[in-house]
Amino acid sequence: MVTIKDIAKVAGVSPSTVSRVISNHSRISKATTVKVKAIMEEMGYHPNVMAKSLVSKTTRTLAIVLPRPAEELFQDFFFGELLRGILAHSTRAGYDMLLAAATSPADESDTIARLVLGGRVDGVVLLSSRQNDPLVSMLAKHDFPTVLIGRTEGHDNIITVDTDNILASFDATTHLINQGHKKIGFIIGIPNLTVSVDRLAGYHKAMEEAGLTVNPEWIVDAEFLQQSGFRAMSFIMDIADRPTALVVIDDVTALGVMRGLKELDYNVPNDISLVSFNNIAVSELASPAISSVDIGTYQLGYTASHLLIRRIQENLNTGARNIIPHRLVVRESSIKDINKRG
Amino acid sequence: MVTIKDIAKVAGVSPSTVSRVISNHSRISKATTVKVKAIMEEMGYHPNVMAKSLVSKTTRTLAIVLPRPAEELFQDFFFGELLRGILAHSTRAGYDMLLAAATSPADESDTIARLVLGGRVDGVVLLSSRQNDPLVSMLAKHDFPTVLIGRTEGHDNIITVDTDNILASFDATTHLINQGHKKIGFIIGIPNLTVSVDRLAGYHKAMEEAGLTVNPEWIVDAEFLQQSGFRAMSFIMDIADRPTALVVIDDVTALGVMRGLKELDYNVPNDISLVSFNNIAVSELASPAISSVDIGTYQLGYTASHLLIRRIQENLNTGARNIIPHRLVVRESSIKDINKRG
DNA sequence: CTGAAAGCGCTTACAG
DNA sequence: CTGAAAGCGCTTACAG
Repeated sequence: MVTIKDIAKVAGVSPSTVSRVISNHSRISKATTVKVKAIMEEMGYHPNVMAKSLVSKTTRTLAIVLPRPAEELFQDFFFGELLRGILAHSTRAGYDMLLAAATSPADESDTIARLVLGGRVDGVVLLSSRQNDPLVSMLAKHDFPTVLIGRTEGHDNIITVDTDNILASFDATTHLINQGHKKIGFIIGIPNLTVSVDRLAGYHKAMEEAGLTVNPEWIVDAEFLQQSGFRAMSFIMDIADRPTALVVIDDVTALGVMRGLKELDYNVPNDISLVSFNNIAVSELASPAISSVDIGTYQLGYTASHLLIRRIQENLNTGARNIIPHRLVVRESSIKDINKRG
Repeated sequence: MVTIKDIAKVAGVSPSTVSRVISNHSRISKATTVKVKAIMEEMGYHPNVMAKSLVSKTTRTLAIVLPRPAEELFQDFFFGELLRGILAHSTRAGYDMLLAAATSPADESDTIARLVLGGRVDGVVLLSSRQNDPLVSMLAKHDFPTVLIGRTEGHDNIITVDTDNILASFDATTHLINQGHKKIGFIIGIPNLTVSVDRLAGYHKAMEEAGLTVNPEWIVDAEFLQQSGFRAMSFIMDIADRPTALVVIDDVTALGVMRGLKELDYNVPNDISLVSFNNIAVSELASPAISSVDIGTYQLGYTASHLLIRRIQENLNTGARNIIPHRLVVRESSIKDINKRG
C-alpha cells in the first residue's frame, strides 16, 4: 500500500505538502501540485480512509437502520424505493451508506451505539417509526444527527420527513365515499407503527365527517405480510353486515386481499372496492390495477438524505416535520363500471 | 468522547492494559479486568472504530456493489431477498455492510477503487454479473476478496455463487413441453447479463432435446421493467405462428406480461401458459398464481456472505463455482384445466 | 509557498 | 501480569 510518505519521498517534498495537494490547499504552487499529482497517479496512490477519519473525526458515512423485522422489510418494494431515494442523494453528496441490521431488539441498541458512539458514522437514517421508540430517545439524548422517516414527539433535534398519513388516508377513504360506499372497512398493518396509527385516524376522520358509522368489526388487524392480508379478508367477508369497500394499509397487503377475494369468487371492484397506499410498481400491474395513494416514496428518501447531510455539514436543524405531498392514483380497483374491452 | 487513556487514568493502569482488557488478552489478571470493565461501563466507553482499523488494517466491513442501474434494481423483490440473505449472515458474523452505488459507469470503478484501495472495506459482494465486467477484472487483479453472485470466466480468485441457470431454464421449458406445448417463446431480459444468456441457452437446449424448432420471432427482448414486459407481449401475440407458452426471464416481467395479456383478453394459462424465474413473493399472489423457478435467493445471498467472510478470515479460496440448487414451483399459470371453484 | 512536529485513538512487540 | 514506546497514515497549527 502506497502512502503519503512514499509520494513525498519520490516527489522530493514533505508529507505535509502532499497532504495539502490532496486537499487542494490554496497556498501550494502550481508546479508542486502538478508534479505531486502526476506521481500519485503513477504510483496508484489512494488515501487511507481510516487515517483520514481518525484525524478529521468525520467519516462521510451514514447509517441506515433497518426496522427490526428485516424479514418483512424487503418483502416490500416500498423500502427498496426508499433506499433508492436515499442512495441517489447521498451518493451524489459523496456519502457512503452503512446498512445496519439488528438480530434482536436488545442487539439493535448495541449495534447503533457501536456505530454512533464508536465514531463510525456521521449520521443516522431511521426507516420507520414506532411509538416511543427507545432508539429515537437515545439518538436524541446524544444529539446525534438523525433523520426519521415518519414522525416522533418530544425530540426537536430529530429531523423527520413524513407523509401526512392522516390526510392521505382521509383522501383515500373520501374517494370511496364519493363512489357511493357507506360501509367501508380498514385493513391495518403492524399496530404500533406511527404510519398505521395515522392512516387509521384519517379513515375514522373521513367516515365521521361524512356522517357514516364505523362497525368495529370492519377494522381488521393484518400484517404487512401477504398471507395475513388473505386471512384478514376471509374474516371480513364473513361478517353479516360486511363492508362494500376497503382501505388497505399498503399495496402488498392489498395484493393478498385481492388474491383471497378472487379465490372466494368475489369481484373487485364490483363486489368490493379497494384503495391502498404506497403505489409500488406492482399495484399498476395487478388485475385489477390497484388504486393507491402515491406518497412520493423516492422523494421521502431523497429528502431525508438531503436534510440529514445538511444538518451534518452546516449544523442546520430543519426542525419539526417535513411533509412530502401525496396524491391518490385512481385505478380499476375502486371504480365500478369501468369500460372494459372484449 | 471518552478514550482508552481516560479509562486508564481513572483505573490507575496504562492504556496498554486497557487495550488488552478490551481484546480479552489472556495474560491480564482477573482483578484488573473486572475493575477496568466496570469503569468502561460507568464512563460509557466505546472503542473508536477508525483508530482500531488504522492499526489492525481491517475494517470488519463489506461493500455491496449495486448493479449500475440502481433504478431497476430495487424494482425487484429479488434484490431485496438477496440483500436479506447477505445481511443475515454478515450481521451474525459481525460485519457491517456498505452500500456502494455508482452514478455512472466511469464512476463505478472510481467508487470501488476508493473503497477497496482506500482500505475502507475488507471484501466486496457483486450482486450481478455482466459479461467481461471490468470491475471483476480489476478486483481480480488486486486479488481483493470478492464474491460474485453469478459467474465469470478466467478469474480463479473470484468466488462465485450462482444458480445453474442453464439447468433451471431447461427445467422450466421442459415443464411446458410436458404440458403438451410445442411452440414456446422466451422473453429475455437485459442481454449482457450472464443470467439472461444462461437462461436463454437452457431454453434452447430443452427445445432441441425435445426435437422442437424455435421460431426466432418467439424470442423477444424485454427489460426487467414491467412496461417492457408488456410491450414484448403485445409484439409476440401479433406473430402469425405465435407461441402457446412462454418462458419469462423473471417474475416482475411476467407480471407485466400477464397484465398485457389480460388487457388483450387472452386467458392465462388457457390461451397461453407461462413460467418464470425467482419465485418472489408476489408470484404466488398474482392471478393466476405464477409458476416460477425458486432459485433460493436468500440462500444465494447467505452463502455469498459466508464464503466471502471465510475467505477474508481464513484466506480460504472456495474456488470455482458454488451452485445453489433450484426447484420449479408449479402454479396456475402453467397448468390448463386446473380445478377452479365456483 | 513549504517543512518539522505533534497528535488523532488505538495496538503490539519488547522488556521487565 | 503490566508499562513505555513506537507506529498505523493522515492533518494542521506553527514557524519560516
